[in-house]
Amino acid sequence: VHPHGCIRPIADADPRVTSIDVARRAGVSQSTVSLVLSGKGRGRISARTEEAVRRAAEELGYRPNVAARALRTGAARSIGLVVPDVTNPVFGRVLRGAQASARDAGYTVMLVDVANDFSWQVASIEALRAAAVDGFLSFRVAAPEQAGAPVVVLEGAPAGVPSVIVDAERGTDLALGHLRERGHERLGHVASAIEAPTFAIRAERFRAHGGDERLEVAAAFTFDDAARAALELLDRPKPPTAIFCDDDLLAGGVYLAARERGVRIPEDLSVCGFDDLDFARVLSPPLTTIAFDAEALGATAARRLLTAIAGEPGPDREVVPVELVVRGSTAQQYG
Amino acid sequence: VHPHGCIRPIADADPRVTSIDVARRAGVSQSTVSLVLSGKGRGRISARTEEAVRRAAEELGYRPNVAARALRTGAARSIGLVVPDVTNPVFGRVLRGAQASARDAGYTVMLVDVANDFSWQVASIEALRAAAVDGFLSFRVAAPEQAGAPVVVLEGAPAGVPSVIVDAERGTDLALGHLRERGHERLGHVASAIEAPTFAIRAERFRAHGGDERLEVAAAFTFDDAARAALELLDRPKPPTAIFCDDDLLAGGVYLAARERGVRIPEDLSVCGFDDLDFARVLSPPLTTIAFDAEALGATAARRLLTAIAGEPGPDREVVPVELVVRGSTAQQYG
DNA sequence: TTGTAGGCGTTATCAC
DNA sequence: GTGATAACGCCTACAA
Repeated sequence: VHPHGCIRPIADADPRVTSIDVARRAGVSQSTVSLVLSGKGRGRISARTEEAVRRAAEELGYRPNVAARALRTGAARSIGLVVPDVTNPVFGRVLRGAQASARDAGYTVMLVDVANDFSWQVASIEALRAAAVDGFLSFRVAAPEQAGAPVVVLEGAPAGVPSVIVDAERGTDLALGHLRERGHERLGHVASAIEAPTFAIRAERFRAHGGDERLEVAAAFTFDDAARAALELLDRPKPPTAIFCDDDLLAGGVYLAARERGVRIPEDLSVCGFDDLDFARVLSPPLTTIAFDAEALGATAARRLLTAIAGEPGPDREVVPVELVVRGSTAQQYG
Repeated sequence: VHPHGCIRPIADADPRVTSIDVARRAGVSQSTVSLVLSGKGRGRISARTEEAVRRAAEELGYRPNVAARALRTGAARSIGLVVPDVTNPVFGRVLRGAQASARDAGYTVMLVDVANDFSWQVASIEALRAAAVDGFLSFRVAAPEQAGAPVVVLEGAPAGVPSVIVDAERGTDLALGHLRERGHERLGHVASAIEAPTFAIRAERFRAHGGDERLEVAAAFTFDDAARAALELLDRPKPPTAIFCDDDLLAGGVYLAARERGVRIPEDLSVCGFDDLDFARVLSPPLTTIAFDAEALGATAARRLLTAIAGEPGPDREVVPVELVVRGSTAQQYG
């Protein structure tokens, strides 16, 4: 840090100072520089030499060349993250968490967005593989054999691959329990059209709570498609009095549909979402939803991946807890 | 592509096939392999040899080692993108656009999220520099000298650095013109607390349209802080009849504040946002806002950066057009 | 038309 | 304690 408090500018540093330059300046050999800076000289290098090397490196603004290091060590110190949709704030938070874990360990994150087109997913992993990442964080799909590198799967739990999931089972139970407590018996479900274990669990729990399969509709992760699906539900001869949605985005679609049909939330229809996206609080009425710590999901997964890259053992499966956040979109149902 | 239509699995490919392996199998020298696969053998390599090399590479599942290539060529074929906040859908879209451009050119994108803490920005660029990216896409701040690599600035226009901006001037003019047309004279402005050229322009236009400086308040990019700022405005002795917000997120805060004070939108207060985030349509009433193509912003910037990396000339400054989207949050003001 | 050789900047194994 | 030296895998003169 610069005396003035800002990051020390290294503008004057030659863009390509090598360890040889440092060695020359410190009056030692290049291998000594490597030894000192990698910390592997502990106890073998004299304090005076070490000091000289460090100062020379500092003065020259030396930065090790990652390509050379990667070539030599076979590790790029970067991990790949494949997200279904960067546009969804949840994944932004996941990325942020993963990034924090990775940075702490000196790793960088390469992000690939699949734009909800899962046929790209395998190709994307290929792209990252080509970029020589040391491991992958991947949503739902494992594609592990072809990765040829450690993988941690998020929101899915294929056998033999470590995974981190949010507790969708408990989340769904909380949501539906809440709805039933408030007297709702005709439950609807706007489900994700994307097939994934986490959504399968929600559908399963929905039925376990007495949800009628005929009141389940699937929608893509857009407001418009969710609205279309919700309209189907609202236009039934006996529409549901409460709707559980696999995501707040889908719940937003239900709001759109309700507005279109003049159905009042929560007086005529209760709505419960999942994920607690920021905008849920701004909806009118504010959306009741299931919250979890998306950054923790990313951070946990990244940490797990780093242990796998290090060849250390770790848990097969970690679970991020959920919480019910009751807001204004769920009301008591009478009669 | 596999006969069955899916991506050909390369599971059985040895994770580290080198060009030497390919050469051995094809019965040629390693340099011939390099020549063929880089396409620089055009016309110099016989068709038979070329065919043999390509088949051998295919059969072995050969993938060039990027670290070695980067070391040799001095270019990593990757660009760095520093975004203020991955959690904001706008930046997700920008990233998506940038990614698409980069991928088309065979580049990968390294993303760093600064979590709206701009003191990190320089450090982040450092991190990317360490990761040996060939160039940077950076929001607002240039930090160009220390980059030591080409930079394209988004949403800012420092001298001497190519930049891509959205047409904030026209956007603000459209928004305020619309408000004035509807009879509003007491205009409020919930401005971004983050200092940036794009926001300076909006403030300048606000005043040019007769906006009163005393009806300007600044807020961080969160619903809560925007709500706090909006309350300040609503609690004035003579509150504004219409509020222009530097972002839809801030507009969301105005909705919260209005709800808290029992102020009806648009009857008592008109609100206009900026950015056309997805959730703007779901608000009640749907938010009038300024829209632009965020993916185009990212794609344009990435393309410009790639030309800069290639050492080719390009425009100093490109502008992404904006559009007014009138929805239900702005109404006629009588009297 | 193809092969040989040198080196990109590191790390790591040895000698000294 | 420190310094030669040999890879890592690829690209590219230049030689054949």
